[in-house]
Amino acid sequence: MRDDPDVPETRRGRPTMNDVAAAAGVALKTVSRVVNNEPGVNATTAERVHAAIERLGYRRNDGARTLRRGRTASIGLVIEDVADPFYSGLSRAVEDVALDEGCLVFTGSSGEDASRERELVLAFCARRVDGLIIVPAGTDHDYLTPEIDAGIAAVFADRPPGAGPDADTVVCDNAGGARVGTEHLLAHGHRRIAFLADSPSIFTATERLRGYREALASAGLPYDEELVAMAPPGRARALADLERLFRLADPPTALFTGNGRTTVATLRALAAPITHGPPVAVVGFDDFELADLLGITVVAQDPARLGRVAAELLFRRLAGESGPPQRLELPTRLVVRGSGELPLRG
Amino acid sequence: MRDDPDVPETRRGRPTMNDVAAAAGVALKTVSRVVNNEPGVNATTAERVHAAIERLGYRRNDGARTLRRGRTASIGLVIEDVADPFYSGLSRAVEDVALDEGCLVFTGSSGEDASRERELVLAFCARRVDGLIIVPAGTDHDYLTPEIDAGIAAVFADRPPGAGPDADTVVCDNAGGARVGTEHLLAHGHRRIAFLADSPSIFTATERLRGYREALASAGLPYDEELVAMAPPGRARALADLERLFRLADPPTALFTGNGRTTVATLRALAAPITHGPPVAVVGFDDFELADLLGITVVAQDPARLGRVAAELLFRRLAGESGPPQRLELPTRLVVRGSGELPLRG
DNA sequence: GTGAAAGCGCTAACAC
DNA sequence: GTGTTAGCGCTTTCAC
Repeated sequence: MRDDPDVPETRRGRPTMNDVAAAAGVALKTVSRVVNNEPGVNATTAERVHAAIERLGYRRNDGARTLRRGRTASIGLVIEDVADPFYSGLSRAVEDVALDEGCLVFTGSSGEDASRERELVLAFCARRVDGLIIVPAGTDHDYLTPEIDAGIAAVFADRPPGAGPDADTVVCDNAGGARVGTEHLLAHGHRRIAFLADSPSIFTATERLRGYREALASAGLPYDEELVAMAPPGRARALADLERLFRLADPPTALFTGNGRTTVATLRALAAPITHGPPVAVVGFDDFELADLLGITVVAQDPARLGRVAAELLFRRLAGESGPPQRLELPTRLVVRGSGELPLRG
Repeated sequence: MRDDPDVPETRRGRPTMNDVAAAAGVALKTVSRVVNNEPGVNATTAERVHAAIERLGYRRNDGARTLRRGRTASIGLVIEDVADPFYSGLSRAVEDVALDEGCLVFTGSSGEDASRERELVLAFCARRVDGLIIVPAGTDHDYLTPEIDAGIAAVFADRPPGAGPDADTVVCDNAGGARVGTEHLLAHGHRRIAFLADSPSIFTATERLRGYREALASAGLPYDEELVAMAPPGRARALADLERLFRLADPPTALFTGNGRTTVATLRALAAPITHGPPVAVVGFDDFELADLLGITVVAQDPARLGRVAAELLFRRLAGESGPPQRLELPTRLVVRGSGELPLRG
């Protein structure tokens, strides 16, 4: 009963350009010109508009602007987990590039769940993000085809897309890095090198396995499946793997761990009393905080660079760069810190 | 044949509800009902609409929807740096709560820069986010008052806001945690305990200093400014501080480090040859990855819980919960791992 | 220089 | 059940 739908003094919500126009005694379009710094407005008129803006606490509604203009000046970033230092480093780089481009970033963690990845990506598309940077969790990206056809740019980072559209991709030299890491252990005399990594369903894990196998093959060594353990990282799993490996008739004298999480889980497991035995050499793929203090030799990649390169590629596409999908591969770097140089005991 | 009414081939952009309506031979509103699962649509009509949606690759434009409905179903999160594990843990928790609420998250890193914080927050407000979670970098939040008055909910996390609006705030028990950590060192016989932390301009650093001082006072010990060093964390700075401290006439036998970054920087500095001397006990505020392997005793807080509590508070406000601004304080927990139990050498 | 009118794609409030 | 008519707050013509 006390509903007064059209009382400007008791406005619900925020002032609009119309309100500012009324307050300044000018037309809507003039306010628009002032707000967007368009030329061709009398200085004193502009001043009056600015005063009204200040007085009413007006702030442009970018949602409405976006609806009219077509571009939202926002991108979507889907990673596996922001809480993982690898992806949070990547995120920060993407954010920084985006901010430079005047673009905001929706971030979402898929948790390595393909349906959650899809849900997030489609939600971002419904918001009409201009572009997407995706660390794919799933292997089927057909769902993206209509979105890409509709003009949403997409760049895949860290892993290539599965079945579906062929889009720009930035990965690191997974196989090459793993080969270098394995060769480093071989060079220190090791012949029984275990390979511990994430599930084979994950692209990077499989690529790194390939590098490991290449190194063995180059050295004329056989590939022994007993020395390989691939599953999602975790303490319990690392313990079980090490127990099994160390009980082998011909146990490993060195470990190559296939990503940051696996390396950390393995180091924890190695510290457990149950796995105590002769020391083993360790080289891990991915650098991690405090690896230096712990003296862990790693094959490092640069997550920030990965994010930056992916974002730059995306914005080049948004700026109109055409051409076939690119596939970039970033280098890795062996960082020697001690754990990988433990020689084979004669 | 060039003009297939169902699939307009030269349309710029994406199909709209209007296109779907035309293709299905129904009115716009019917499409809207189907898309939004509103009741009261004949099953066969709905089927025809679904078919048209499928055929055209239609996806609702949430930007337009939002403009009409008033709520954007998105929130803005401004933290110091996503690449910092503390904030990335917080981010993930916020994301998870938001996703449960059907809400997307804009994330931005302020880099401890007040103007960037302001810029991000205002950009989020221009997108008309429903709410904000802010780890304040600046000390003046007056700029937020019009936004909050306009109905944007805001929750401050990790640190309270500076001058400006009085909003919900979730912090941890900084002073209490620091007191417990310092008392732990005192209990092991230490009387000369250095305090290394971030700049005094940062709320948490100052609060933790307060707890440190309380512990000293309770033990009847004097507060010695020579033992206190507060500045942004970094390796060079940690080295310089330690060198100075160890050269004091009465050097510290224990260190209390005031946050994760400082602890890590200090541990690195302690490992440098230049600081080699008698071992010191160390207790750090904030847990960090691999602190367990390094045997570092810490006063742990739970960044994920901080994020979750802040997000839950925000969504309760968005759901209409009224009442005065709340100020929540989360507990900390002493985690004993060895470095803090090094006894004072007699 | 300035302004009126027509949408952007959708939902809300009513017709029928 | 279904359709029609107004807008949401802005930008884009194009007229003055």
